[in-house]
Amino acid sequence: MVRPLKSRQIPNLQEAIKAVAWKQISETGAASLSLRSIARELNISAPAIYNYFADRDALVTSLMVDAFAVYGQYHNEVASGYPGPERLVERMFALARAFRDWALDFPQRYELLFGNPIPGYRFPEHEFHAALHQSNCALLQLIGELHSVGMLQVPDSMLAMLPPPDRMQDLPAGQNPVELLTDAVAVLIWSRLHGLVSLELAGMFAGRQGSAQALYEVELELIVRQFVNSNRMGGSDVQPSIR
Amino acid sequence: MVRPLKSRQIPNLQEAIKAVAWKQISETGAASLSLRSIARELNISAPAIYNYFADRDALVTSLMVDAFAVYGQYHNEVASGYPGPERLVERMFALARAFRDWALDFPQRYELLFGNPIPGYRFPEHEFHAALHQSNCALLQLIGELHSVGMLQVPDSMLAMLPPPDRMQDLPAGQNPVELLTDAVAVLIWSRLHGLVSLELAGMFAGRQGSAQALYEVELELIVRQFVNSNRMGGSDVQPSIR
DNA sequence: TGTACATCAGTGAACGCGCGTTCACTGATGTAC
DNA sequence: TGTACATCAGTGAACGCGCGTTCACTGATGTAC
Repeated sequence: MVRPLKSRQIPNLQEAIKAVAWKQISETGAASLSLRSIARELNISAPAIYNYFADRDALVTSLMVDAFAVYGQYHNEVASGYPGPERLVERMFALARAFRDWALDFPQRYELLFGNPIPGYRFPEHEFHAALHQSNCALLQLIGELHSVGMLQVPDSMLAMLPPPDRMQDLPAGQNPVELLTDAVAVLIWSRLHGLVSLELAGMFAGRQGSAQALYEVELELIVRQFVNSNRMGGSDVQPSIR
Repeated sequence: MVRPLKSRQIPNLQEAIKAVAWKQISETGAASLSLRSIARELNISAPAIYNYFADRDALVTSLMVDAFAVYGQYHNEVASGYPGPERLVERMFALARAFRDWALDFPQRYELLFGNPIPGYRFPEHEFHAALHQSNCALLQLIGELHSVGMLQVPDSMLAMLPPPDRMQDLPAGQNPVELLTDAVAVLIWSRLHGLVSLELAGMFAGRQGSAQALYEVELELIVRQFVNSNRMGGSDVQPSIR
């Protein structure tokens, strides 16, 4: 059911605006995104954009919501290549490598989602939770599965994050202790991946060529060693293959 | 030996410019730093700044060089509170907590040094190595000392980062295998701290109140467990005190 | 000691730029009678 | 079928803003004779 176009309406202008916005973000970074430069590239006037987005921030928000969705879907697709409980460690490696690959392929997008590159812009609060969950969904799922097959090794020190037994009802609504712990493990792993990747993107490993990837592989191996108890699965002992 | 002031010269204007620049960075972020707003706040004209800095980028570079020095010195001072080989684990905890404290106290400075908040600006290549080394000096020193007392546990997988024995001469000039490995451990630890801190600064833990600090403490404990072999020191078993 | 000159940190005006946003408009298309 | 009107996506001009940077200048101070 396609609605007929109005008078001089340009077909799919809303999508064209977003496409050009992404192009410019990729080329020169999210900081230099501007309505006027988008309009220039589209050969339309800048005010025309206001027919589709309330203001610049609304455009940015729309881009970010899309990006979170694409990002999450990409991770889900990667994860779906390693189904079942006997390939969980493989899936972990694949997800983590996909994480770095995506960041290196789309550094400006990565910055847009997880950095704060646009001065004066803030992603709206009420979109935030959903977006964040979407972006971490595959990893959360994986950790959850590891736990349910008994392969998740929760560090002792993490138990201190739980309320004392007599105050267990203080947990946020709808959360149980297991979720809180699997969540925490997922976030910790995420922060390790993000730490290496964001330093790499910031150019902090410039000079030592090649060491970024090698370090990343080391970290992956350490993560698995620290959080995964592979005995339960009959010692499948998946080797971390360095690509 | 103080040089006499020239005609209408304002005393210490160079330092005053930097001080106001830092004030504005703290208040509104490095992205909104501008020569004109600095001049406004100092009640001077904008071109006066050009007597002290060649252009805006030169000012930013000068600020960053100072900040790296202050940052490094702060870490060295923290480290110096835990001298000697019998307090290395304590020192590790203190340094790591100081790392997070500094970032939370001066988020905009942290972003300036380790993020990339100023569109179109790049820290000059030839300053970079020295600055980076300064900022990681205390941690590198600590890891080196851990190694020399036999407490450093280098993960097996990290040995793959070394050239094969018959090509050991391929190492960068002035580096030996031990340095390469202690360096790698230091960078890995740094990236873990940075990962948690930068996600926290980006607001990714908003909502789950208090969990940022708790997670950080968990991570510290895991880092020590993974890289420090405390047997050698007679099992001093320093407890990670949550402050 | 007095005069002519040099120095140079800070000034004020200006250049040219790009930005987000507003506003009255126009003109092709659709609709009602 | 023809005419009058409504719709509304896109236009062009304008507003007001802040920015980095340049340039000729000014005027208090220091210096040489």
